[in-house]
Amino acid sequence: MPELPEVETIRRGLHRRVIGQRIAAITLNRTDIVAGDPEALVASLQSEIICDTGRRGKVLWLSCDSAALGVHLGMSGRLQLAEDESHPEHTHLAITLSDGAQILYVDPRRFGRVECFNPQHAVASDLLRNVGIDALDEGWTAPVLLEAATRHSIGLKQFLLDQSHVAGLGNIYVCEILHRAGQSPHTPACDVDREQAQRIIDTTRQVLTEAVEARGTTISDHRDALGRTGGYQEYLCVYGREGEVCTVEGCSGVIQKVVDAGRSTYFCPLCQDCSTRV
DNA sequence: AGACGTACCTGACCGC
DNA sequence: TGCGGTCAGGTACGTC
Repeated sequence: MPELPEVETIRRGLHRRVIGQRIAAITLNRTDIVAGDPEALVASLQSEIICDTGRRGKVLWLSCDSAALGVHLGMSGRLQLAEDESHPEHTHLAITLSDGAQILYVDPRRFGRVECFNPQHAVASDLLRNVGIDALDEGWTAPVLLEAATRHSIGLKQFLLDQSHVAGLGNIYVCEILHRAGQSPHTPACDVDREQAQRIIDTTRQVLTEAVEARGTTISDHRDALGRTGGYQEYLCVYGREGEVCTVEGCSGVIQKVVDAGRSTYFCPLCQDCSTRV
């Protein structure tokens, strides 16, 4: 589920509420969602004061002085604030704060992971080790994209989904970005030129910024830290719109859905077909 | 090294 | 109503 805008929305919601709070108790209901040593996670975070929150790509973390709690939400994970003792089904981790509120990690499909890491060596953590530059980082430039793309013959969509190249994009936003950029998802990454690379980067920033402002996309179960749904699903132009007419001004194409590497790809065969572009 | 297929889980939804 | 099949927003791992 959660891609960069959803994770950023959750981070912002938590930030206001948890900074300065001491971790009073940690309840770990399942140990198989922990990357690393579950007992060490509990021991390291106990009594620490949360001093900051952070995010790179789809990984978010709560920083304390000597330890940080990293979270990857997988497909179905969410972090939510609870003011009482009632926990939803599939609550795997509950962090009680000094004011009595709780941060719950809930994840039915259990594709997500939590990890305790040393804030000084965050890049060496399991969750962040293979995560590249954040898609909203100013340092992600056309030369950076081209340098990585030149070694890959896979399609542009698959390339952008690889978190080691650029972090934060998932299936929904990659489809939307390539549609708005007028790029075919199947163009070999190594064939992208400088101008196309720049357009992809500019469009990525636009789409992600708009999606963050809308508090993310709720297809079925994304919620922010306060349990609110996102609003960006109203603005999706291709994702989930198979058979509809393309929304691009003057384009009469019909949105198609194909499966690439096991993932649904939605695109307009007219305005995203490189062969028809000059 | 890069590309590809598969596995990991549960819940929602569809057709019979 | 109930059952089986299919699909889902992500990533890691093994194999070629």
